[in-house]
Amino acid sequence: MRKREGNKEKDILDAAVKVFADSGYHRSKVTSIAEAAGVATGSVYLYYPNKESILLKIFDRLWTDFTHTLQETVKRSDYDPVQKLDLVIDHLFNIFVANPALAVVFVNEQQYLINNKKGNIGKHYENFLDLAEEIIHEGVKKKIFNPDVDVKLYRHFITGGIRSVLFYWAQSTPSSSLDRVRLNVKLFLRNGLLL
Amino acid sequence: MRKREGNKEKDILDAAVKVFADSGYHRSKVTSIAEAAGVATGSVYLYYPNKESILLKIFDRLWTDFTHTLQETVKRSDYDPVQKLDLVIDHLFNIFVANPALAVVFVNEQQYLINNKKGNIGKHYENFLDLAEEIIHEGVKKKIFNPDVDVKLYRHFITGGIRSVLFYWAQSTPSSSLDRVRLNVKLFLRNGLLL
Amino acid sequence: MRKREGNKEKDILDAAVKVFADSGYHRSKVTSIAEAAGVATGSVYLYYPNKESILLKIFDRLWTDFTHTLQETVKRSDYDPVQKLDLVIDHLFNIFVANPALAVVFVNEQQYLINNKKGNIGKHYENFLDLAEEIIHEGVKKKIFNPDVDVKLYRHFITGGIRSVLFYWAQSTPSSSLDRVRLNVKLFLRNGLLL
Amino acid sequence: MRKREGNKEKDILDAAVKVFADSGYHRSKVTSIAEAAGVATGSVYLYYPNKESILLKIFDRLWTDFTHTLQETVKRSDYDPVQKLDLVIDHLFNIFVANPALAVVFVNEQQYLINNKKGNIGKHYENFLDLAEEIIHEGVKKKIFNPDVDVKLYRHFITGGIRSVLFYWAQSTPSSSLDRVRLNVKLFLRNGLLL
DNA sequence: TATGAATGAGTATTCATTCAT
DNA sequence: GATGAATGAATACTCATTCAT
Repeated sequence: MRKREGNKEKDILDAAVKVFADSGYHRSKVTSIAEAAGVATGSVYLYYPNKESILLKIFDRLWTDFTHTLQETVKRSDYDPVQKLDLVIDHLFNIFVANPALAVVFVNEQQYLINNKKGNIGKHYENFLDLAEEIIHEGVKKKIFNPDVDVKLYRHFITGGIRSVLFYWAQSTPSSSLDRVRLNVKLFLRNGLLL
Repeated sequence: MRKREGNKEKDILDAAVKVFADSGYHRSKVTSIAEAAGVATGSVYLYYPNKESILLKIFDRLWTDFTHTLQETVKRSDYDPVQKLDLVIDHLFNIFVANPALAVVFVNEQQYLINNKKGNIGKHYENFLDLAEEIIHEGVKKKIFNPDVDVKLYRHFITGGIRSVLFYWAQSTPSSSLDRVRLNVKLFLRNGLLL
Repeated sequence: MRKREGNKEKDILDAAVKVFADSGYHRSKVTSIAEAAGVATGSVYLYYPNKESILLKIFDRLWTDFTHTLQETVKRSDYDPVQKLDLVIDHLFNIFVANPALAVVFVNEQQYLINNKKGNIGKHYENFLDLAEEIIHEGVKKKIFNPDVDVKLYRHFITGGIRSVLFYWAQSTPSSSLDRVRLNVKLFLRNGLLL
Repeated sequence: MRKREGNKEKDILDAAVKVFADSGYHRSKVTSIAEAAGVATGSVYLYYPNKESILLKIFDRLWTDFTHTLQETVKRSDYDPVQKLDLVIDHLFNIFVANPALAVVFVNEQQYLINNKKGNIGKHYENFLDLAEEIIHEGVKKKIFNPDVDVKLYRHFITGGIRSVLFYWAQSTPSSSLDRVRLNVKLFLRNGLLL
């Protein structure tokens, strides 16, 4: 699709993130999104076939980006597994620092999309988790990580935990330091609660 | 007069858990719940003032139970903090083992209720987190847990992580061993990924 | 129907007058009537086949009474037509003085029943108007009343006017003197506005 | 864009008058109004926020018009009070001659709106009555009208009487001469029944 | 007779999507 | 491409009536 002047497609996407963050996907009206984007209601349908496809696009971009970064990270031979995990977490947090509303949408709507097998978000998510798994496997192989862990469970635990603290952070007013959050997550992943 | 046959209030609640788990709260129709409960549509409104109150009741019961158990656990002087965390986790998992659909509803709808400050679920959740915090504080004080952790962040991380693995387990078919999940959670909480 | 102890049939009717006066027929619930009457919901249906029949019974009694009085009045040879009209008006007002809620129901619901040809209220009303017509005819014949009047129109005008002032009186708080209302009506019927 | 074809707002209002006249406000379905107006159900809500607002709009227009005419009439110094009353009555009747269904709605639903203090119909009505009162006061002052009348009562009596004869006329089939009705009303207002 | 829990048909309103301009 | 008025399917909730006890 040729980019139009002013890039309405992106305007609509950005507006949708804000509206979804405020009201939640189900309670958001297409008309509100159009209004927030400064376009007519009908114009939304020139760029997206339906309301759901807007949400899907948001997640598609996000996961594509996450996965790309993770792929690059996995490959690196100059980092040990602990540093790799740090790098991934840094990337996730950087995205959400730049766009807190995106963090809210991510936390609130991800489950819905996966449950209902919408688009290929589930696929994206699986890819991401598989890549994350590689790092953990590497750590186990290199005797840095505990070999008793069930890697599939851990990757779920970690992403769920991150989603939860992100939400906590995104909702807190005024937004407290995300760096503090980031540091604690890294610390916990490595050491758990114990000294 | 017509005596209450069986326990319609409970029948409706149980049916709602199943219907909500299958379709999600927003896509569930009151008529479907009534049908699943084997009662007429109008009968639902004899026991619950509206659709949302059914969801609220589900969470109210759940959190009341969780909080009660946690309170009992916190008090115990014969257990160290690690054992206390184990006990709480055991209780959560036992509930969900007995009713996997409840786990699905819990994972999917909790955020919606808290975001929109529905009922006193947010309050319940805060209470629960505060109690969990006490155990962590105790652990830090007794030099069992790492004093550098931000307790508020950790309690969110942990509950988010647990929600996520529960969901993973509840969706897997046939339901794999929840004991494996439970064990790994306990392990991870203590040690993180490192050896 | 054999009268039961406590006379539930009448209790229900009296309660219905109050409830209808407060909320209007359409917004009144059968359950509210039962509650106001101190009986169970189902008991209402032992005495009346449905909600509408309660309203019909109220009007049936009222019009039967009105018509009976009017019949007696028309017959009297010791009164001239002006005195006869006074007598009828006195009777109407006496009923409503004794039960202001009845006046409100009468004013508000009469039209609905006639429009929809419910029961034989229309018939009752016609009977009443026909009898009233007789008095007017008598007055015209005796050269007391204006022969140019269209009697059918006048009887409607008069009953509509009376309904309106009754409503005005019933709604006014504290209920002002109904005697004042009564006097003015009589005065106006005879003389109109002119001196 | 899709231009507003014709005048849907007015089409809906006109259709509503017909539907309300036929079935009464409470028994009228929004879908029936839409169908009668030749628009989709949803389109009704583009022009009116809810069903009641349609009824309110009908009365608002009517009373605004009545009050405007009455204001003009009260001012005129070239008419005596009797002529002024005639003028007002003429106006009312002209409106309803042009739209008999409107007369039916007016008669049937006015009370409901006033009882329940919907919109500002009560206010409109009070304004109208106050203006009418001025004419009567003028007549009393000029010794044309009887000074013994209670003006507030009379204005209610008159409007109630008119409503009643209008209803009688609107229901009669085929609609008989409204001029006959009009003439009798004027006659009665002045002279009452007496010669 | 009396009860009141149970029933289920009926309806106002919303909002994603379309399409005439 | 752009618009926004128009569409109509979908659904929570009410309440007169029934009927098992």
